[in-house]
Amino acid sequence: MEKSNPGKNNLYNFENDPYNYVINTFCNRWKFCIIRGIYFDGATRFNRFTKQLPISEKVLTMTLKELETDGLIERTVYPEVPVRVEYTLTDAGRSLMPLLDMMYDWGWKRMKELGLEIDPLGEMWHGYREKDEAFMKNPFKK
Amino acid sequence: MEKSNPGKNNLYNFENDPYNYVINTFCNRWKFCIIRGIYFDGATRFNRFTKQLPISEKVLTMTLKELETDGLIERTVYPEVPVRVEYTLTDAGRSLMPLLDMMYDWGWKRMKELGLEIDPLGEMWHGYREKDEAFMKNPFKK
DNA sequence: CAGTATCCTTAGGGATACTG
DNA sequence: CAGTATCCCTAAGGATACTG
Repeated sequence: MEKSNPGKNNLYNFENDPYNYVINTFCNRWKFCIIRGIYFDGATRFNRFTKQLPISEKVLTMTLKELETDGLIERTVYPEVPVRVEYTLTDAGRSLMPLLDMMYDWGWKRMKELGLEIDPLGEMWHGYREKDEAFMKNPFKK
Repeated sequence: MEKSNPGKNNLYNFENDPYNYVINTFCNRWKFCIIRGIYFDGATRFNRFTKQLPISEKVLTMTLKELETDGLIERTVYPEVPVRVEYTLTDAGRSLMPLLDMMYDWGWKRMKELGLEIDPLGEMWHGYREKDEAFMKNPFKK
């Protein structure tokens, strides 16, 4: 999404509105899922994201960097061979979870109202379906 | 934001995830502010949006149409001269307010932590600052 | 007043090949 | 494994002029 570039043409200044901050730092195609994924894993590695989400490596790299810059996740390098890199949530990142859960709930109920199909893995994560631990630990094919 | 076009390359299907639904229908540069605006006004007219927000007429029209299509707002035409058109929230639209408030709160606290300047009108709307009704009714110059 | 119509820019995202 | 590098496309958003 384009960064805000509002002219200051009125008394209300959109650029300093928390809604604008939330949208810029947090509302994007992948961040919700990335943060939820780390939350449920505890720590997540690069390749797990690429398998879990239909996201390209370039976009994943960019998104993780943005989340790190904004202080929502932390990147830790373990100098093993081959190298291991883990992403974890910061306190600020964890503080998003109630909000994320509420968003999920709103979306879930709205999709139900509209008769839309809902993915079962998300339902397990959010308590709308009985958990299948094995499936949740490896929710992808390759 | 681009609509989702994920390949179904794993067991988790991003397209059917409520997060994806929420992002597609709701997370965009203007929708938060538009919905909040209508909520606090009760009913809002086209020109009030254009004065309140640094949004172009084209984008406003598009955004309002999307919100209407997704069942979050309602458009009512009063055949006066000149014509009056009012936008109000549907029940589904109103059901977003707790979520919006929570987003605002998260953003507000985070901006405070980071020492960022916060717009006072939003603070009045969300109870972080004493309300100035006159200002809230006409929060723009022209 | 409440929009259309036109033209334009740019950021977000994607595919794929390659690398320390 | 965990990314870079390169090239590409689209859609979101913007500016401005015009209209029933």
